[in-house]
Amino acid sequence: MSNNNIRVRFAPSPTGPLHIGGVRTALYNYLFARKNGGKCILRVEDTDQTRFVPGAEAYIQESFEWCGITFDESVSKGGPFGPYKQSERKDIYKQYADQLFASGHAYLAFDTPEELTAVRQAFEAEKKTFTYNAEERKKLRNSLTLAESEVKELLNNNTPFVVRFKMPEDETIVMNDLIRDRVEVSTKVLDDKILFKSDGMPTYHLANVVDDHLMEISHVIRGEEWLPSLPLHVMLYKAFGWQSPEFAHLPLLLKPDGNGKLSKRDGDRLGFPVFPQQWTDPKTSEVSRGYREDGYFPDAFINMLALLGWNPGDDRELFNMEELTEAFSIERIGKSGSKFDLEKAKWFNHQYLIKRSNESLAELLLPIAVEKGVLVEPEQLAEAVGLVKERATFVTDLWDQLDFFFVRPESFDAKAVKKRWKAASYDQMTELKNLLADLDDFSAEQTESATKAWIEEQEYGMGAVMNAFRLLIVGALKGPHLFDIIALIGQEETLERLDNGLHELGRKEVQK
RNA sequence: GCACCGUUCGUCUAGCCAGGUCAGGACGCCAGGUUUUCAUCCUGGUAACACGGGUUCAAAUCCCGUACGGUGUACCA
Repeated sequence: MSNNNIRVRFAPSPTGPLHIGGVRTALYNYLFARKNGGKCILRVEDTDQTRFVPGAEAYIQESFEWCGITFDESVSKGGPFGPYKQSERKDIYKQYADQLFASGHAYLAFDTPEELTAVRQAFEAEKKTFTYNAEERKKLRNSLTLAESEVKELLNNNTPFVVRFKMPEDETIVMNDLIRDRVEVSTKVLDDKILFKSDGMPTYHLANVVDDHLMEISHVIRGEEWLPSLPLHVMLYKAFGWQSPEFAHLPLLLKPDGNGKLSKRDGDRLGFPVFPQQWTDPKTSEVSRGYREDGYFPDAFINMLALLGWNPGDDRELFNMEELTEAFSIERIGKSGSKFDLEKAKWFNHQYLIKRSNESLAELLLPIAVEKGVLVEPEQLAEAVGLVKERATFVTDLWDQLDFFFVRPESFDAKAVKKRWKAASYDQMTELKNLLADLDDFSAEQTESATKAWIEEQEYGMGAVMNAFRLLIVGALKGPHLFDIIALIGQEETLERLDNGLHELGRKEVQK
């Protein structure tokens, strides 16, 4: 399906690292655009000069690259509707603020922040809440209350001012949300929001409406925290005489324990990442962990995130980006917030780890082996990976599952020794060593049949022999099929480990 | 405070719009089975319609109210 009229955007503010809620919003935008053959735009909303954080923009871009979310138009990529950074569009907003003032939909306000704070405090003292609305604007210093000559003079003196939206006094605004359907609100409870700040920059409200219109955005898919300002945005479209886009307000991602919006602190507190990748605060040098550094695969991360608030309507749970694109629809996004579940996230990663080829996993594992100072052949490593990958969640646990393939046991698990190293073990293992030494074919099939035949012939206990054998080879009672292990480490190494172990554990005295 | 949004197993959720299912699946947890060990795997189990009214032969589903939670209420986004 192709629809060139579908255009969506993700519009982060570069005030810090993008958290997973933002990534999910971007993902839904991306999936919706791809599904419908539309375009997905990345726009940087940096109209708040006081909250600029160095590195945040680069972080956002890098995170999306890691996740596999791409944009058709962006700051780095450019596009026919640029610039894509709001600080570079400053002059555009001024022009539209003027237009609104000229048409009577907005007015100039000269109240200083200090004056407003004072008014707010006065209201608070009387247990009332101040809102700059139709009633209160009559008592404040703005172009509606001041004489035209006064306004002119203030402007000539370069007195700072803001542009406020003149909210109609009593009107019912009817809005439609793709997720929540019809939403209604009265302008009585709304206030005259600032559209243009005294520093010459627009606020989010003006900038986002102007840009969405100019960039021909057809669907605004954003977080639920924007729902309360939807009436203002709808009124702005109306004031400009523009057709408003469709809106979809996504439910929030919640803390795993208790309630509330997921925040940076929760990750530190509960021990899971809130960010796609690691972030170092440039001011405090505080480091926040990321999914990438924690060992998650980007496709597992995306899969997990996609299912947090959306479902395909059937029992499928494993989706790559193509499959997600195919299955995605706004109709199947839920209405209520979802809590992040660490266990489920791990399960997803486990699924993706199993799916990955032994060779590619070995490649990821190689640096860890090097770090541990262990020399391994990539082919051998891949083979070992194949034997143990079902038991791992992350590439790093993979090493713990197979280190014994490459490192001869230096110690023997005390509990296991106590339980499995019996009086007869020393002699049995010596016999087994001689038996294995004589074999020409050291394949798993051969060693297994020879060993089992010998056990049967000698009438030894299968459990007793195999556990003692495993103890000497692995150093503990763990790991995959023992004959697969010795086939991989080879005859020479097997015999040496047996020798070593026999020497280490020695003959156990018969207990009295 | 006010406004708006929401509420199905511990968690993610299906079912709700077009009332009739033992309220389904997944993660987790528990038990059993397989196995030379650990893990995997297989089988089974545990566990939910926030509450109260109403409409109806019949309500998780429609209506009203209550409670609880969330978001917003900045010259932040």
